[in-house]
Amino acid sequence: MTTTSGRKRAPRTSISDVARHAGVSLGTVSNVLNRPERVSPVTRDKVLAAIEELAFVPNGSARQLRAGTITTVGAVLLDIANPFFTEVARGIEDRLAEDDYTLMLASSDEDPTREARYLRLFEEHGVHGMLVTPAGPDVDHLLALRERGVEVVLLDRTSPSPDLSSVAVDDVAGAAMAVRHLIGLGHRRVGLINGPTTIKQCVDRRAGTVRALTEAGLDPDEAMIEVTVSSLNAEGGEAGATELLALGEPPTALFCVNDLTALGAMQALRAHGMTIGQDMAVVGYDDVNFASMLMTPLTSVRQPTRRLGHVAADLLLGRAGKDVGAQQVEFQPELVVRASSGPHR
Amino acid sequence: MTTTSGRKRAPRTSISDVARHAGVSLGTVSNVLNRPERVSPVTRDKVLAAIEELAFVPNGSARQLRAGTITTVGAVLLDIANPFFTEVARGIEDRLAEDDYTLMLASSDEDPTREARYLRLFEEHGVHGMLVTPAGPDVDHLLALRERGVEVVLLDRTSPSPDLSSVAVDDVAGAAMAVRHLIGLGHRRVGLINGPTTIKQCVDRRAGTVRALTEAGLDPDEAMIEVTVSSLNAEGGEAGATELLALGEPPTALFCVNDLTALGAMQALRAHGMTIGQDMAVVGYDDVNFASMLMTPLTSVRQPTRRLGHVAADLLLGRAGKDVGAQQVEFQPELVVRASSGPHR
DNA sequence: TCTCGTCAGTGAATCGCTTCACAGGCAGAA
DNA sequence: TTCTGCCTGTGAAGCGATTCACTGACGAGA
Repeated sequence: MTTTSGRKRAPRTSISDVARHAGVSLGTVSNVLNRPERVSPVTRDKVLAAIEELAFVPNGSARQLRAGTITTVGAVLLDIANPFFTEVARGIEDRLAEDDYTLMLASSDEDPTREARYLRLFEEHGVHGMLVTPAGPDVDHLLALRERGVEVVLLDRTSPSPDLSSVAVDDVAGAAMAVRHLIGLGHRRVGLINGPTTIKQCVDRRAGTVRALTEAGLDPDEAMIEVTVSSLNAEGGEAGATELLALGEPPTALFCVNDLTALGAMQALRAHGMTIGQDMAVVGYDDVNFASMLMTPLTSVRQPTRRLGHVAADLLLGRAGKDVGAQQVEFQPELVVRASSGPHR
Repeated sequence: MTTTSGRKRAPRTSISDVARHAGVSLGTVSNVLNRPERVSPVTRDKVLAAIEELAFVPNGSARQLRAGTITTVGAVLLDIANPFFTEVARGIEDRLAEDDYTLMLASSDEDPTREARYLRLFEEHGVHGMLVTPAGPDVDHLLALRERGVEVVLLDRTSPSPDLSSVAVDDVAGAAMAVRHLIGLGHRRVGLINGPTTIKQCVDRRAGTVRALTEAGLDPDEAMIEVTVSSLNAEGGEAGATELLALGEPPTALFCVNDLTALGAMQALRAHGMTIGQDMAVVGYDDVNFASMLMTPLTSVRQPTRRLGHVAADLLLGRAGKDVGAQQVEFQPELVVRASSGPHR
């Protein structure tokens, strides 16, 4: 415990301390930092030595205030604990790294208030742009953000506005695929464990479910038994499945809004002594990496997660400066059938 | 496409625009923002209306430059895709939210260079403090950071220095527990799928393995067959297990450095036609939420993840300003036995 | 009536950096 | 020798906020 210095107020060393230490002017230090080629080698080394010696770290706020720009991108995702989103984040980081940008992550936990908080935090920090999976149905605040000069790309959500770029997967198609599969197995009553309608993915996956049922000549009002859970994770799934099982005539198959929910649902089914795939078919969404390794391997809708993030970051970076119009990219999902979805008995 | 304004250069509205618009002085706007009670209700409303109308968002860089401080905390974790760390992040956020702080997340992917980059990024942005799970064995750079006035708490890693606070779980004890369990089942040759020795957790879990074996009168050089994988995830585990199976005399049990690795290892074992728990016992580490739901439920070492994050954030916030010395907190892990670890045949 | 304290509101100084117009020195050309 | 132009390096201006010493106005007490 030699130096407990700077506990109360850190007297951060500034560029002028370095200048004094190196015996040069303030502007020269800045030049060494930003355009080293303009400084003679001798002076440059002197300055670098001083920087080293004083352990100088430039003040990002000051730099940014003056220079205006910054190489940081913010991402506000629905749930950082969901492997789907962490995989997307990977894709984003990979692309950003190519251009030497860095990613700051935040999780809205499906709460619009939290989302707004992070959006504002990032904006105040002057990030170069943001990738957002909106927690609410509305994107007006994001359009406003763009208007204020912050580049925004919607992530895992098709843009409702032509002014906003987006990268998404066709959720209606994905859900329809899943439910068609269940119908093909003979199921006529499908339980849908869904999230709140404020989340677009939930709305779309419901729409896909309805579409598949209707196509098959079934009446969604009868064939689809929907429960809404408040959070799209294992706890939610468990609660949802329990609710469905308590029904007089429970469904014979479950379509869950995502794999985490399916995980919880399966837990509940087992707790009720049911065998998954036999007593109840279960289909998830996202095809997270452990889906194939579960007690009963989970049938799920696979999305090109990594690419999703990669392309989103690409759009964000690509539009910078250039006067390119907004673009909407949409990927197609793919159904991966495994043991959790067995035929109706 | 009405206003494509500000694509090249966003003319951000500033506090003086607001002042002009509201017909007050610059300082008054600032007062409305920071000490509203000092402003008369009439003026306050006028200013707030102007802020609303201009969609004014204060420039965080400028504010921070002047005010010096900020309510953001950065966390640099080893791997954001690991449920263990996302759960820890949750704990951190929960605690930070209590004091209205916000968390910015970054993943070093076990790469010290990336870690350094994020550390610097956060420092330049003047975060209040940082929570770090170091990717390398060294913490000198973190001590230096503290010296420069940035509060640092080590996460999931016991501090080697009395000057640095830390929150960790006793990894040696955890690993010893796991291996003792395997020995108790009759296993005499244990495969250790471990990460690089630059990561402290890996070193400790190895030490715990050695300790348990030695205690049981076994020679670690014979009883422990170690393979080192480069990344602590499913891919790594798969590679590690494949390597062990290629051995002339493979081990009869596998202790994996974490659950993700175990997941991959189990995949490899199955690919080789083995039945987990019977042909090969497997034990993981972290007890991630899906461990109990796997094809063969995974025996694992449970850590108080959420609390880890919570306490770490608490230490960070708690020390702020106050001249409290550094604290090292250490939790004890717990073994959760499931089907993946069967007796030696 | 005069003084004093209080309350609102003002605006200059300041944070640390980048940028830019400019100065000095030096070499080559005229 | 003088001029020109390049190369280094200088230091003031300014980014947008906060802060603080200060001004005016107003009411109360003397």
